[in-house]
Parts: sequence; C-alpha cells; structure tokens
Amino acid sequence: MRIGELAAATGVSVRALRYYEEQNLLTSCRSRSGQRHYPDSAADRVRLIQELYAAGIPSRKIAELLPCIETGEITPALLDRLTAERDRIDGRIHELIATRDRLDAAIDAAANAMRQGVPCPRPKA
Amino acid sequence: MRIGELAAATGVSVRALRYYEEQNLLTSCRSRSGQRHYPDSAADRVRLIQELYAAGIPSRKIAELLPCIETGEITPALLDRLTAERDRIDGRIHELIATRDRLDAAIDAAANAMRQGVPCPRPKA
DNA sequence: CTAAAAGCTGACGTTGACGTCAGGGGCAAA
DNA sequence: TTTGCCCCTGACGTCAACGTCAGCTTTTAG
Repeated sequence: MRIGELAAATGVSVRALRYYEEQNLLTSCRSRSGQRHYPDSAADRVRLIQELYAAGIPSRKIAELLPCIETGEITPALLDRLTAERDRIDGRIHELIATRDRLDAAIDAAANAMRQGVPCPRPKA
Repeated sequence: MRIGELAAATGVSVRALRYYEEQNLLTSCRSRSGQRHYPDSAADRVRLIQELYAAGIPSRKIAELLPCIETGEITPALLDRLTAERDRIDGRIHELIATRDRLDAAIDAAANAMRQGVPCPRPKA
C-alpha cells in the first residue's frame, strides 16, 4: 500500500502521514526509488494515532505508548504513564460532562424563555 | 477589583485577562488613568470562559454564546448554535470514553502480562 | 518623597499538527 | 515516448491562546 492509498483508506492527509513517520509514530519500508510502502495493518495504526491525538495526547507521549497499546509491550514505568494518561482523559471527560450539563441548563432556560413569549427579537421596521 | 486581583482570584494570568478583553469576552471599566476595574462577578465569568475554552470552544464562539449562557439572552439562531456546540461536546465525550476504555484494556492486558512473569525487562549486566 | 510594585500598550516569540509551495524523480497508459 | 499522476524532500506558512520583553505611567508602601 502506498501513501496515497493509506491516506484514502484512513481519511488523513498524505502530509499528516509523513509527519507521523517523522514523529516515529509510523514506519514504512521504502522501495529502491524511495517510495513508502505500508502493510494493511497500517490503517488501524493510523486510526489509533488519530484517536490518541483527539484525546489531546501529544506526539511524544503517543510514541511512548503506542507499542504498549498495540503489542502489549510493557514495563512498570510504561504502565505508570499509561495509567496517568488514562486518568487525565478520565478527568477531561468529567470536565466536559460538567460543561455539557451547563449548556443543557442554558438551553432549557432559553427554550422556556422562548415559550413564554420572547420568540424572536423584533425585526427592525 | 483590579486586573492583578482578578488574576489571583481566578488563577489565570494577567495577560490572559487582557486577551479575553481583546476578544470581547470580558469588559472592564477604566479609571481616568486607564486602569481596568472589574466587578466581583467577573471572577465567575472568567471561570466560565476557562471552562468553555477547556471544552475546545474558540474565542469567537465563546463571544457569541457567553451572553446567552450568562444572562439567558436568546434568539432562535443562538439557540441553534448553543445546541450544536452541546452536541459537539457530547460527541467528544463519547470519543474520549472510547479512548479511555481502550487504554483500560491495554492496562488490564499489561497488568496480566506482568503477573504472568514479565515483570520487568532484565537489567543489562 | 522616593522606590518598589502594579498597570498600560504595542509587538514579537512559542508550540503542535499539520497546509502549502517549490523543485525534482518515477512509472503505467496511450 | 510522452503525458499525467503519484511520489520525494526541504522549507516556510498557519492558527490560537497566550508568554515575554520593552518602555513608559500610575499607584502604593515606607
């Protein structure tokens, strides 16, 4: 699989895939002309990388944690970092839930206000 | 309340408070010499701003949504944006939960592996 | 009164995950 | 063989939420 195909398969840009390689998140074997080739499993790896990025984990930590998550490679220190990251995400989940609830409250209040006869600011003239 | 006091009260930097004003998230009345003064309620507003930033909402949208959230000011269009933002956050919550679960699985697997006798990579020499 | 502490306005620096452009190969179809 | 698409490596651009520094005025503590 070449880089364009992997990009199409995962929905991430070619540039991003090269960036992942630069950050040691993804490896490729090169043909003699220098073109990157990937195994089919690369698509899952890329999706995992995206998931971790989306969780707010920076490249450096993803690089640390990836082998552990994918292949189960582990040391006590790594387990600590993995757990720390898990807890950080858990914290953010709770923050986001609090914020969502706050928005829900605002939405409810707004809906009530609109039912009570403040349907729309009066159009000018 | 002056800017330094508000910063101390909320834990955000003076620079950040000036930035919020620049982004129309926060207003202040100025003394004749130009110094900013805030009412006590500003602390809550700042904390709300931080909460929304933490939820990944950019300045522009915060500026749109803040009056609605704080004072209940509303229009149908605003209600739509508020709801859209709520749904976005809800989506991110579910993504994060999935990621957390994935890390939990990796942690469990790692813990099992370590119990099974791969406690630590052998120290060299 | 004086010196430190706090405020003010620019304005440039930072960080991360890419976007984008320049300039140059390589390879299958027609 | 040419055409056209895909690939390559730099290297600079971007965006957001501030950090930081310069240079100057204001307020406050002693």
